Amino acid sequence: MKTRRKPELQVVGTSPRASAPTQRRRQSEILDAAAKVFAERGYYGASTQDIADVLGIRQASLYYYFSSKEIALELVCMKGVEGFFEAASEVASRKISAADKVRGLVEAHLAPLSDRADFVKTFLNERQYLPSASRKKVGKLSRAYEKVIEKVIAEGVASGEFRKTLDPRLMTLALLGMCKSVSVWMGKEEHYQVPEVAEQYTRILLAGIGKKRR
Amino acid sequence: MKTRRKPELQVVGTSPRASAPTQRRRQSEILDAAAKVFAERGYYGASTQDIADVLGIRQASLYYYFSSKEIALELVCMKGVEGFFEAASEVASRKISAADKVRGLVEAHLAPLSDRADFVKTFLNERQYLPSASRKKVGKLSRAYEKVIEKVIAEGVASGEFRKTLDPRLMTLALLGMCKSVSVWMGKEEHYQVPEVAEQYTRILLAGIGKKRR
DNA sequence: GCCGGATTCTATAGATCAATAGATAGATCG
DNA sequence: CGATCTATCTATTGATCTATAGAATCCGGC
Repeated sequence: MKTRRKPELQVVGTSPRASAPTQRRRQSEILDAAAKVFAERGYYGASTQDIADVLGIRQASLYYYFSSKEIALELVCMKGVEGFFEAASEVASRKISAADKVRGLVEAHLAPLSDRADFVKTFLNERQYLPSASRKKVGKLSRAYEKVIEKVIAEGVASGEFRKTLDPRLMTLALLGMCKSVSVWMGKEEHYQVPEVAEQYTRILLAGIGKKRR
Repeated sequence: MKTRRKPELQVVGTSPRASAPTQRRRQSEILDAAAKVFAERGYYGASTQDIADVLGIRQASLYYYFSSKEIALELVCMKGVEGFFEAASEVASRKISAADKVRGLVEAHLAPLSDRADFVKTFLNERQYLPSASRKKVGKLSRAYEKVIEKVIAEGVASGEFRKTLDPRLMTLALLGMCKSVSVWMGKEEHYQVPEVAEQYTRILLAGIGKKRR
């Protein structure tokens, strides 16, 4: 509970210290390790020692890169959630049918699982442990994202493209639930690739599994 | 800043020296408290002190009822998973259409959320922290349960009742994902009741959200 | 009215963990 | 060479948590 000291005066002179690119690369390696460990064992299940072990450095050395475990979680979660809202908004703004928008939303949701699965997983499962301020921040982003999806579905219902007997909110929750669970089993059920899952999940959502209707 | 004084007691049930029925009732109160705390804060996020606080007793007193925190988790998880396999098997054995079986499976999956949500939630989210022996045990139960669902769907596909273009395993994962996520938001999204959710989720699964096909 | 088991308590040991302080090796550059 | 900066190390503190030991309390039945 001490105020942290900072090297306040940084010279704006000619030589930018050392190698800024190397520095940033190392920072992101540290974050990758944190994300991996948080995703695997959960925030409280993971110790800073575990993170250090992944990197092959000492536990205390981590604190050169972040000032607390909570901050590390916040950084990981932010990287896990960022992009979702923007990607969904972009899809929603296209001039296409509601069904095609749903397809795009599912694809956009699953795409990050290919290259930042640990960050997304940590965001999904561990954000509850964020300190209140940042929890509210990611909560806001997350809710905005859900609203984009809900709006697409509501508009599909309003236009008659989707069935009116279904509650848009529940459909949104169903879509999110399906997609969220992918992050759990993806990587264990080896043979599935993201595009294939997106395709089939979209079909289930739009047409169900039943063969015929009416 | 050491000693915790505990003045006022909002005690759940004080009746020492009790006959077997009372004893078992107290045991189940203890487990309820553990389930509640595990579900809310996660296994490692929850301390035995938190559980004791819910009950209005001292942390050490818990150890009269279970010998370790891990054992408590195991008991909670077992109670959270038990019944799923049996209920699903019963549904699968009925002489009804595959579509009606799916309806029954969804209903059977969501039903426990009404009366033992904390146990189910803990099973779903915290079972990864079980010691290896019991983790394997619940894992086995859980996989058997999934197989029942997968078989129902596969038979529906084989009989032509469901669409052949969809992978039964992926459909099973979609169903489970949808249902699992219900345990997360149920209780926050106040206005939804279990039967209503089961009904709408079943409809989405069987017929999708799109209005017409072919 | 008191005995004995059931239940809860106090107190604390022992382990783990996040975080701090300060030292040191290595690189870069004048 | 020597100054400086970066990145890591060693060592340790203080907090927190699980679990144990043993004392105190409660209560039904004799």
